[in-house]
Amino acid sequence: MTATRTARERARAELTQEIKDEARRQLAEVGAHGLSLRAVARELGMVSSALYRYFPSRDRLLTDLIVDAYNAIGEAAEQADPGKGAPRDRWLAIWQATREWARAHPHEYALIYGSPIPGYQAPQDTVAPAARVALALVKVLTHTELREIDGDVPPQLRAQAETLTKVLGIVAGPETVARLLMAWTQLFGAINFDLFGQYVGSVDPADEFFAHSAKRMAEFVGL
Amino acid sequence: MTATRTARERARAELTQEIKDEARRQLAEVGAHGLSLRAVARELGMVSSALYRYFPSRDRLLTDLIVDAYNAIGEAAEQADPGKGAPRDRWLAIWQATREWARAHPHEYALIYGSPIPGYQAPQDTVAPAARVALALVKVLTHTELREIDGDVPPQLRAQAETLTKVLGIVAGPETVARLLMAWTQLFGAINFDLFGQYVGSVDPADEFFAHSAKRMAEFVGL
DNA sequence: TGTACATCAGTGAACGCGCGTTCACTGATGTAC
DNA sequence: TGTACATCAGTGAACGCGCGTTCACTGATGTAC
Repeated sequence: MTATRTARERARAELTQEIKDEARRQLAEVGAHGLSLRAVARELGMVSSALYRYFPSRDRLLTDLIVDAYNAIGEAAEQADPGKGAPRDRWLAIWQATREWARAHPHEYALIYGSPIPGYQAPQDTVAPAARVALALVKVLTHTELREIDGDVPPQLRAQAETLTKVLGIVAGPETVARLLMAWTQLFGAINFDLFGQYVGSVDPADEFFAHSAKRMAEFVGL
Repeated sequence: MTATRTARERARAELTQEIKDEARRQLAEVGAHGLSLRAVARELGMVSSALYRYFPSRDRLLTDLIVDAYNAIGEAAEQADPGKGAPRDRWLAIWQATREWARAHPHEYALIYGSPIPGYQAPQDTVAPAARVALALVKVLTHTELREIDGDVPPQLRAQAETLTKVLGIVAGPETVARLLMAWTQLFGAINFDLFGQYVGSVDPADEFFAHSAKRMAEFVGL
């Protein structure tokens, strides 16, 4: 934090990073449940108990990896958005970058968008990072002329949509908000199916299908 | 199989079933990775090695559970379809039944639509059962007047769509087939997000949002 | 600038645990004559 | 229908393994005077 960081502080920060990196590497081989502190320590040439100077428990290490993963995919999405130009192109760029990150980091992706780990309870820290990709998509819609879409929206959903409108600060009717949620669902649904092998035998490889979906969902939300 | 089943055969079939039932019960508590043959045996009052008379390995038991789960959710989808009446109602009924099964059996659902288990390779046996829900949806479209939808479809996707058209035996252009795949993706994407907690803070509870999505996707595919 | 004390990183042994799988065995059930 | 033999279910001990976490400790780094 301050300019005068002691050697100890630097070493500590570095090792914390190295532990997380090694844990990520192992995640890719054995998955979240198989992640073992002892194996991480072994690989770093330390004794397993030494890790407890850096993480109070295995769960805490996992939580950190989860937060990092949300931030990484969120950042990938945000950085793919040029911030100006044709909204549809920006939208497409975000979709592509999100999928590419997922394909490049399948196990970290599975950690955050796969099935929850039984017995593991996600703490509050994950909520904000988890929203970044969705917010990147929303950002494309703000200050943009949206096609107005009518449609019957049942009361509960209408209320939820209106709350979201306020939170997100966008100018859009409930039907549009509902469609936006559908687009968000479609984005991660498609990445899930692609990564987890459900498209094998139908749209495999799914590159064009994915890009096509991005386009159609852009139209669908009125972009 | 035959009418003259020996007591041994009956006992064997029953115990096989009991083992799977107990395994399913434990799945709900500890997840797929935590599923332990020893714990299953313990609960059934057997010694762990006895299970090897019924399943050659833990993986084989898991595979059986996976196939069972695909069949169960597929059957739920199929049985929800009255087979006649307004296609949109049939479509909606299938969506609802699929979601309901998932909510009633979250861990079995996670087993098949969550992240793949590292180190576990799904054998061929799972392919046909895995298609049942999708086929139930397709069935609604056959012998039904579909709104024709035009749209640019890139070559790879077009080819994949045409192959699917033949396999499924439906009368529909590539754009419609692509949209059908999107609808299928949307269905499971929404169930995933609902079950795995991603809708918390936006559309929670997701009942109306889900029904709304089903409707919109019916229109979307031209139904 | 030099020294005394406090802080912290990393060690190594230990606790207590559970796991999948194999194997030689006993005793009950089924089959062939 | 009765007996001899073959098949199969279930036992209990063992193999070899890895895990998370705790704890008293040594020795190095940092801080206050």
